[in-house]
Amino acid sequence: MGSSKRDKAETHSRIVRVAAKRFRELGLEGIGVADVMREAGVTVGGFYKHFNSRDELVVEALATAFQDLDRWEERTNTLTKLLEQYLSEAHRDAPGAGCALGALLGDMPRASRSAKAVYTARLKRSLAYTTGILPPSGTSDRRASAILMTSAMLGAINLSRAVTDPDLSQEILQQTRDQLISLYKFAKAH
Amino acid sequence: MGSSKRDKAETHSRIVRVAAKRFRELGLEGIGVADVMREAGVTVGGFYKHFNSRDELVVEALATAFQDLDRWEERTNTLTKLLEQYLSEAHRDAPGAGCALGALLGDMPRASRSAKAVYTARLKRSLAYTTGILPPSGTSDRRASAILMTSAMLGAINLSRAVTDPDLSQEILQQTRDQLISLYKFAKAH
DNA sequence: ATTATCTATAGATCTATAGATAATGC
DNA sequence: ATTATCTATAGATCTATAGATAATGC
Repeated sequence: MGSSKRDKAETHSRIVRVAAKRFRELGLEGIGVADVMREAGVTVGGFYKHFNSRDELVVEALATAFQDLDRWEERTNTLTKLLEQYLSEAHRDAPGAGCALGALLGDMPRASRSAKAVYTARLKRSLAYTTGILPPSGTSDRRASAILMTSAMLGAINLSRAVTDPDLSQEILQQTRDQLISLYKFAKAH
Repeated sequence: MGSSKRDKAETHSRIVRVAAKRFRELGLEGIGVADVMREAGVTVGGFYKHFNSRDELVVEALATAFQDLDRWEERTNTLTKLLEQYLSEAHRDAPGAGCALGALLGDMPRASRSAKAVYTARLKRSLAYTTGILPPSGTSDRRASAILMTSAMLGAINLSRAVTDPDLSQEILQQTRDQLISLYKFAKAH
């Protein structure tokens, strides 16, 4: 007990990191503040010296999880790489370290207004990123293609995590990936 | 108190109907058994004379919600109608009466094994249905197209419910719908 | 006698708060 | 003196069970 202000900042950061991982794995209601605190190496009593409410942790954890997505988008500069990595079995099996837009998609319709606002802002950035990575097309504008592609990617990663049949799970990832690649790789040819 | 066996069957059906609606609106963890019972016009104490566990209610409610989807697919026989109805603001705003594959997508990765099995079986039927409604294509097989289309539809309806920005919500529905229609309407031309 | 439903509650959560403890930092 | 963290707990859930009540159905 009795820690410095620097220690508090480090504790705070550890709490948010644990939450950013566990919320993606278990959902926004899937873990309580006591368990998050314990995993961060502290006890539950200190929680409200760090956050005014549980929802404040949710919002900070979302922002942190989206920073992982920032870094991933920075390193991923072609359409093929984007799709092969996003719609992979490795990504499917590691939601805690993966895309928070995908992992928390189904939680957002029922999330707090503040959490939805953070999600919405980050989705807009990803739509702009995806628009930029698409090749120019003669028939349909890239913004519309980015929306279709984002819907399909988020839908497919969730479906691949939802089904009990491993063959179907793999088929969903592979076919969505292959269809999107062939669709936009030859976009000019349309 | 003191009701007939027929009354019990009707009570049972009412409980499952309430759950099928509320689970789609609020998520599988979004409402407790006491509130479901109260909405069905009975009290919580009788619950375990109807179900061995809460999860048994979840499984029955899923099956009932999927019957709504059966009926909808039976009445919907063209690709354009399918997409215009599914990716509409009316469907977005009425999850309790809408597609359970969409409403519960994000809950399934963390649901019980029995619930996931019911979801998986119904998804397979919808993939077969969607495959059948697609026009023949020269370049890619219809099964693969059905997977992409289903991923995009489920992703888009969830995104449209997730965002706080009404314009973006509407844009996601409209662009996903228009892109999919133009993609498969002219599939033969590829 | 059996049973469908009721009231009441045990026991296990979970969020939030109160007050103690042991450091930091003026 | 202030504060970061601790132990302990209040109060509000939620699932599941116990036992009472008032009908049904042999």
